[in-house]
Amino acid sequence: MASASPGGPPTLRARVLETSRELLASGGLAALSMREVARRAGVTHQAPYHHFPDKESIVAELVTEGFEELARRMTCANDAAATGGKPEVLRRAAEAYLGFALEHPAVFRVMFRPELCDAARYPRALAAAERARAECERLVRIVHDGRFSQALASMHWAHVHGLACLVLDGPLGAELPTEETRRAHLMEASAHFAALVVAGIGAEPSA
Amino acid sequence: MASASPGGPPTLRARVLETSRELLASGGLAALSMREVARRAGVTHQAPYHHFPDKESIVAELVTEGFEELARRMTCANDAAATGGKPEVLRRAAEAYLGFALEHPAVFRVMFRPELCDAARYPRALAAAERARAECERLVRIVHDGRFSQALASMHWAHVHGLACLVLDGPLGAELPTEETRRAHLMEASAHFAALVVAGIGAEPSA
DNA sequence: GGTCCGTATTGACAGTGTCAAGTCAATGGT
DNA sequence: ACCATTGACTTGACACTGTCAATACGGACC
Repeated sequence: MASASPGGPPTLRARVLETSRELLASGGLAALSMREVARRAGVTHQAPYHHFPDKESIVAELVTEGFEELARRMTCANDAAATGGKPEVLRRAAEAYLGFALEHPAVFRVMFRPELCDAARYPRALAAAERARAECERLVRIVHDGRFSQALASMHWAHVHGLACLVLDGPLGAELPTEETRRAHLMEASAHFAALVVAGIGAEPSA
Repeated sequence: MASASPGGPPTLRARVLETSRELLASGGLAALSMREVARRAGVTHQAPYHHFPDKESIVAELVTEGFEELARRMTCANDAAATGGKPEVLRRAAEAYLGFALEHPAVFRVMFRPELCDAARYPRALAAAERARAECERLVRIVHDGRFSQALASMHWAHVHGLACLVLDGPLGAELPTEETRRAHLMEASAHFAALVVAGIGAEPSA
């Protein structure tokens, strides 16, 4: 653990991560290069290798942070909404997932690119992803009166994930330029979904 | 149009595209390199530049083909299902979208990566994407009794798109190794969605 | 025959990720 | 007090990438 130093001068490791975040956020993954990171950190091109074995490890660290933040938001949403009704649970969950995607688009993108960073090879990232998934399953049980199936969980996850992907990289992104309009549109689509789910469950409580 | 020659010896342009498809399908975008394509095509590293101005143009061509095939499948699905009931329409649409994603995962991935290939800069790709989108809107009107809103369309598109992304690059992919299990799981999740939508609409026909 | 043009080649350049040594300061043991 | 070790960092190199520039070839047309 050579990354301590809270208060002292920032470790090179911390600076590398910070610079990587900036590059990723500004120019996407293409802009995130080992040598550019070193350049901006004011060290030679090989220095970062003493803190990360390779480029993928840097990305993996950012991805891990991303999954942890996502899991945290989803946990908070479920906790806070547990007392409200089903629509409130669904609304808060969508807000958590979509809010994260909108606020950290670059990280969100990389989080689901196994060819760039195989999250399964990084235990912390995997653990955080599992936590997020567990929250999704918790939501399913709340909304579907205790019933659960993997397909049901996939349906809910796919809903928010699909919306996020479409607005970040799909046709929706082009015509919703500002973050406000994006958020509004996503929450509207999500509200439709929630309404249909709630009404649909009420319509056939036995099936 | 230097890509004619059906029957004659395949043009270098055609061979470049074919090799690119193979590389993309086998090793992902990282494996698709201008020089490797040229190598496999048996020409020097600069020859492909006489048929494509840069690497992105090759990817754009594959992406265009992808959107055209996707639009075609969605059109077929809507056409064939127009006589059936709403569940059948939804089932066929999901089968079209998810079938394409499962059968052409590498192309599907690149289709929604504006940083790698900005489809908006390629008119044919854009046109095909617009066609696919129009089919989505047609589906909405069929399923929702003539009503339409952009948010509703986003909801439907996000459903299938999210499922595809999750099974290709998300947690679902790891535990559903074969294409059969994937297809089954996706269609099950999609059936849940369709059932909720149909029941939800029936529950509140006035809202 | 001579010219033109499209196709392909050769060679170079800047940039990348990463391996292999080398430098240098701080640390810890004797 | 000396010396060995360790860690952080630098320097230099290698193979590879995408792409620009200049060159050769080969057929079509006047």
